[in-house]
Amino acid sequence: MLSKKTKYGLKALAFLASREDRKPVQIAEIARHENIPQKFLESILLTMRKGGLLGSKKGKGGGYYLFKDPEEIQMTAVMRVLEGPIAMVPCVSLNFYEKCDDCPDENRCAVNKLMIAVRDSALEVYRHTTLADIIR
Amino acid sequence: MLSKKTKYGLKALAFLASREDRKPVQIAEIARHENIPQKFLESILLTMRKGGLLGSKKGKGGGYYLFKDPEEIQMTAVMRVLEGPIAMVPCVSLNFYEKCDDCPDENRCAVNKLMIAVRDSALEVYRHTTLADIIR
DNA sequence: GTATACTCTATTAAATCTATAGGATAAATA
DNA sequence: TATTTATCCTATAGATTTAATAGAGTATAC
Repeated sequence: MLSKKTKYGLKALAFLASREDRKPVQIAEIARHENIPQKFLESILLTMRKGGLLGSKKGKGGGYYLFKDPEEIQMTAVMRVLEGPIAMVPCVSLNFYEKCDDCPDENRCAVNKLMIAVRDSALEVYRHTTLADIIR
Repeated sequence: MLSKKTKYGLKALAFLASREDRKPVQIAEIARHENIPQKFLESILLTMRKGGLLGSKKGKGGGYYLFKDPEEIQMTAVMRVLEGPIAMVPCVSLNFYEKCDDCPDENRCAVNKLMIAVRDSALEVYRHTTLADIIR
């Protein structure tokens, strides 16, 4: 299940991308427009900034803005920053690999086999979808 | 993230499928062989039986057995029984549809668009993968 | 009729997710 | 330089979900 964090984060990105200019937008405005609890959104935007998806500016006239053009923001990056690993089990994760402690041999593991296929199909979608694609 | 319930359930199915005959196998044997807490596995097997994936037999010589041949058991069915909806958000679920309360218009929702694509790619994998495919 | 093995309900412990509070910091500007 | 504005950061509370266990009930084989 997609977390609310990711859902809200995607909506915030889409909102920023849909705006004409790239001037900073305040948290309050995004929250209001997208029906997101402001304080929660605050922490989400922060992780996206730290994850390299957004830039920010403090003080009057400040806010958050897209670092790159929507066409250049892949869903792979967005999902990794917001939701974490794309793989459904750590033992098939490309960026967050971890061995299962209950499984003696990955190569003979049925779960492993299936989850590699699922991971690859999800990656295929995320890699070919940019922020620009989902706002139209 | 894949729940342990689903992971254990898949392993149990794979174990049953890998056996020569289709005689009932006891919970204790599956639990031992696959490193699964027995009581937990008990409840998982029960839901799989209720979900039409397994048959069971009580009393001496009893246990669980596959209802159909591994080639005929689609991952779509398995995942729905164990993990629930394949969609990551209820508003794009085929079998468990629910409207989002924070979203005024699905057709213009960026999350909706992306998650439909992800759902379809996962379905593509699950539909073309059977229990027989993942045990080899 | 007794041992066997699944069935069912209830409960607990741990982990994760969602949300909020409040003060710290940086920038603009008057 | 004082004030206002808006992000930054840490901590924490509450709710929900997941993982696991306990124990009594029920059907079957022999």
